[in-house]
Amino acid sequence: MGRWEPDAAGRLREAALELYVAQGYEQTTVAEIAERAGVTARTFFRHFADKREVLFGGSEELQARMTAAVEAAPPEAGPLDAVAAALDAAAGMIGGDHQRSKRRQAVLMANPELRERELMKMARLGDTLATVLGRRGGIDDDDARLVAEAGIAAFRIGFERWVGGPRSADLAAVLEEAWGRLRGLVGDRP
Amino acid sequence: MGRWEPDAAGRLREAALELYVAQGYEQTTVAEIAERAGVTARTFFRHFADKREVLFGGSEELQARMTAAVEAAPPEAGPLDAVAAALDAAAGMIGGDHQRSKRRQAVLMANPELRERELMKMARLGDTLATVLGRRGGIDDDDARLVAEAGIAAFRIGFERWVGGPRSADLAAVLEEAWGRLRGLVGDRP
DNA sequence: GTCTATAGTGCGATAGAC
DNA sequence: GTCTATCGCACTATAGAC
Repeated sequence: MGRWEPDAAGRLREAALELYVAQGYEQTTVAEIAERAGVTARTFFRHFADKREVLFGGSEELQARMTAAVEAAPPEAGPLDAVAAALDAAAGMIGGDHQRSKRRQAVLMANPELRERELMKMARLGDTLATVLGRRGGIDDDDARLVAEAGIAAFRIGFERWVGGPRSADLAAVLEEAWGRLRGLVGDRP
Repeated sequence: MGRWEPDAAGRLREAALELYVAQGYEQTTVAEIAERAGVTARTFFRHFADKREVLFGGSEELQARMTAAVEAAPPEAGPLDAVAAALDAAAGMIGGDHQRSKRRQAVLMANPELRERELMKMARLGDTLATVLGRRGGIDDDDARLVAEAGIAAFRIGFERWVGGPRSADLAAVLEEAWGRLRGLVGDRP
């Protein structure tokens, strides 16, 4: 065993979510979070760039899984199917813990600063998705961005719907439905 | 003439953009901006909630114009046409000063904090658009959100394209093209 | 208009792991 | 010896309270 308890970042994440839920994001100081996790405030900032970032742990992995799903889609599949695969991959990663998603979402929605950060993550996700869509070929860069952003919109709206719904709902199904609806609503039908 | 120069907010906006362009957003302190505008830092915070907000002056008016355009669309027009009208209204408001848009965009893109705030404004715009689309009737609330978010995506991508393009380009035309492309790309065509 | 709490940074010191 | 995670302190700027 080392000199310190392992996984300081994980403990900080846990402590932060609990405190944010219990007493609100703004009312919680970094010093409190650090104390609850058994470290100092300085250590908090070694792990997280700022007070918000502690709530966005899995976002790189989410991005990696979604882009991997796009890259794994068969070459003959169109961009729309590739996006569907990415949404399915996302559901596989975050659809398992409804309870935690719900608590995190409640904190997020209560705080403009946190919503801003969330939107930033989504924007980054959209950019990355557009890049990999473009790399598959058969679509120009601006078009890839449009498709990717539409996919992210479906993700966002579907996710919010799922979080607000019953625990038993299946995120993958909700996202698939949102994506299908968006396509039906927005598409030109000659 | 009054005791103070009029339009402190306007002077603060000008001073901030100039300083942010010249020396960067992070390197500029609120005290500097205030000094250049001939007021104190305290006055800055009376006009703007924080250091970022000073760059987002016209956003309420943009929102108002876009929602007005949706509401002014003929009742028989579908949601897609209503969104097109909103994009056209937006272009009418911000498409006139390419130079300023370009400078502002450069500052925005260079700073994650500012991008976050911009995304927040866009999200608010999307929510509002969805609300008025829903109020027109004939579309359920989740569907209205999907259409509105798709419209915002077209706005964002089109605007960025316009800002990066030649001064002579017409924003209204660029936005219309982006919206048309999105509809062609994403739509289910049976 | 001043006073203060808090966020966030820079840097040197420390104590174990390898 | 080197590397890594942490502490501790001094410091600035934002933002809000009084």
